[in-house]
Amino acid sequence: MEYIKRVESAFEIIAEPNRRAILSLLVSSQQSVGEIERQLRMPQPTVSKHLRVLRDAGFVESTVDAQRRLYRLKPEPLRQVDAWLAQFRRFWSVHIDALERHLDRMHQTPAKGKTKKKTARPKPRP
Amino acid sequence: MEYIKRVESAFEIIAEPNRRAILSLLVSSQQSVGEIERQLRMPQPTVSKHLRVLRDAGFVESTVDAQRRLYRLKPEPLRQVDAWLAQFRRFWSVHIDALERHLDRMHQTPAKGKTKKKTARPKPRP
DNA sequence: TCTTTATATGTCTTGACACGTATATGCCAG
DNA sequence: CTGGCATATACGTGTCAAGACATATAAAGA
Repeated sequence: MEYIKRVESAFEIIAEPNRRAILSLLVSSQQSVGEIERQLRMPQPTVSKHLRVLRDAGFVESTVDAQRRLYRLKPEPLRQVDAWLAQFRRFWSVHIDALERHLDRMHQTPAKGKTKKKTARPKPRP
Repeated sequence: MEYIKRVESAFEIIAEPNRRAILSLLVSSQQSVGEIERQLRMPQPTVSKHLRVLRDAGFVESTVDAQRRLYRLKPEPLRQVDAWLAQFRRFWSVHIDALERHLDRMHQTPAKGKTKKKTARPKPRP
């Protein structure tokens, strides 16, 4: 019986340490299942199952070479992760430079009275 | 009874869609729990619990403003994710440029009898 | 054919985790 | 000090994925 294959986001895929290890291994060159198995010292069914997940999610593809399958990377899903991460890069440079020391003094979004201001916020800090 | 807090990798943290949404929300400016709750339309305990996870993992920090807590981003864990991702960037540019069109014909491993030939590969035991 | 090698898949168990509901804590105002 | 708002946490429940182990498929070589 085949289970319905849940569509997992790229983030869930790379949450698994063994899968990240496999991806890191494949970045140098394509590898067979046995090569991955030996280098990462994990049982062969484990490797095959993770590769199955990675293939279904588009992280890798395989070609047949006699009895063995050669797996190699595909870029799209990792690019998608990178795209999500991009929104924070601007924040990094700003943060490290100036904000680190005096965060407490900054006031958040003074305009846009969408929230009820009736809680006065006397700011009793000093 | 307090459970032992598992140290989760940054990848496991951002595997959760709601947590990614919270992080995306905080990239513009710091927010209170209630503001997050309203914008993301999720129950307050859910927001608090995810914030707890994010705080324990170093993704956010909070300051107290009267009854409310203001949460803001911290850069380190996301930078760590970005660092892992960096190893694949080189691969992207190479891949998109040349390999995209004729993947099937490629035989990038040189001097290897690939075509159905005796690929016996003695595979010397270590 | 039969055997060996390489890989895939099935089953079962276990444990992590997300969510809802209810409740606790803390801070402010009257 | 009492009531109300903002946030945190405890508890019970269901889902789902990962690992261990066994087995199935397939190609190669004897």
